Amino acid sequence: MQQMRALQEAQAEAPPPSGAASLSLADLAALLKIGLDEVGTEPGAGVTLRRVQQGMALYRAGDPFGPIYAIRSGTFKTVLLDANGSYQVLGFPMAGDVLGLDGIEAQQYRTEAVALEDSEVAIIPFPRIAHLSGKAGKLQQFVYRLLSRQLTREHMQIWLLGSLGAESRVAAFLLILGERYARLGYSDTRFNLRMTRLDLVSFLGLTQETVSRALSRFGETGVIQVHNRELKITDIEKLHQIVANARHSG
Amino acid sequence: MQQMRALQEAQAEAPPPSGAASLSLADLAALLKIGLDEVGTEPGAGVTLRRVQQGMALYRAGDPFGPIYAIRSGTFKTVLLDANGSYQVLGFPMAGDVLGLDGIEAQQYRTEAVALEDSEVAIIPFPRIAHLSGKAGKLQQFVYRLLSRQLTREHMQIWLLGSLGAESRVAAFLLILGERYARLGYSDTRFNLRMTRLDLVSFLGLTQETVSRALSRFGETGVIQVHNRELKITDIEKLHQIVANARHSG
DNA sequence: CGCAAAGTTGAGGGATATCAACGAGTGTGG
DNA sequence: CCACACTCGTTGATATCCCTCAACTTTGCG
Repeated sequence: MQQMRALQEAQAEAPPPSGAASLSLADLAALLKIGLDEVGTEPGAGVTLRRVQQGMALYRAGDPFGPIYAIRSGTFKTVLLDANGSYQVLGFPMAGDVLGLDGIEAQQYRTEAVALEDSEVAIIPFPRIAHLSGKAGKLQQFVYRLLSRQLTREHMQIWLLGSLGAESRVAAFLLILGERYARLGYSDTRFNLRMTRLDLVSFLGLTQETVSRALSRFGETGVIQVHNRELKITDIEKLHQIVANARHSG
Repeated sequence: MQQMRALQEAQAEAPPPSGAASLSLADLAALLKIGLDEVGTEPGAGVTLRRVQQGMALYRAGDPFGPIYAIRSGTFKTVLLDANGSYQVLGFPMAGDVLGLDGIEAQQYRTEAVALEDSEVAIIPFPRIAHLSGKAGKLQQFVYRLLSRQLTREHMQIWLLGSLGAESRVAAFLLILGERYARLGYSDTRFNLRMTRLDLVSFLGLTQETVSRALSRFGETGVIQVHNRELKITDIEKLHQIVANARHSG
């Protein structure tokens, strides 16, 4: 057990000693384990560092989007905060991981990053990187936002699987699907489930029978009408209530 | 019910009629709901289209990474295929969504995209976009890979929450954490849980008691040794077996 | 019409959440 | 140094949810 404690202290040390408060681009590439040839030739492209005390947030949900951060030492947790105040931990990034990518799309961070121990991050001025060139730059910003958007969507899925019970999951799925149809110009209360129950079931992390029963019960209580894959939401407010009845700590 | 069927057919139509087999950049921006000023002035920057029949895969896990795809009409499912053959549906992308982003990092697609109905996608030559500019481009490729890497990681989390039982989740978490420590140069069998049980519990989608019991049982069966947050894996092979005992259809 | 596939419904049991009590670690003040 | 309170984590008993198994109904298709 004392050996463990010794190991622990070893882990707390900063990986390669470097007292300077800035990092070369090559160092950054090595930290992030990404091959980055022909970059060491750049002039004064240094990256500044920032310390974060245990328990402190590097950024919070809703903060205007600024830089992204590469963790140089320490551990964080990233948390998705529900409107109700409930939260879902999305991950525990450590040295070599990157924080803040989810903020690109909406230009504000959607999650919160809190240090689990005293940590050190490299500040990467993302806006400067992305806004660089003209024509090509526009295209690239484009793709950045697509990636960021995708990240945000998968956060929602983790939240759905991590903190909702069976009926809440089904209800949330229907609501989200409706919203997506609405964004495409269709009705958000009348649409068609294009996937088989098997696919739906895998997506929701449930069994076929449980999903079927949830839909049946929704039908009985007058929340929806289903016929095969055709679906109509008749009481969207009650659906929201069912989602709010999360499983554990709401 | 017949009204529903009528609606259904309406949805099957392509959003804005455009018989050509290519799309302008501005069209693409509109499709993806992303503001893209000053791009309509580009010369011949057209994007070609591709049709995908129902049930056909746009790409499969392991395929070498090529273009990314913007869905113009139709619906897909994206599937994460476990080594054992089990699968986890990650989402149901529709018009305006993008496919293939997870392939950037490893230069091969990690998931599979299957059309749930006859669909049409715009082919975006991602490599050409990313490799465009010289010096600055290097930096940008950098960030692309970070985003893609993050996507892949969250896919794992969705898989963990969607298809594993309680003990399997805890076991998988320990193994993954060990691998991450190993990548940083530390032991993959002796490390420290830096997060509180509360955070861990939210991350795993379980309750505190269930996680505690799982760890206790692992201790009893000689798979690990725990003392507070200090942890030692003594039988890594058995941990893998526990993960393999997934919940429903393996 | 008949078969296969998909979806529904019911009964039962197992896994996990909930409730409750206890033990261990930590910080504070006497 | 010890008592106390407080948080964190563990253990046990019970309730509940959801999975499993099985039978049935419906849909789709040749």
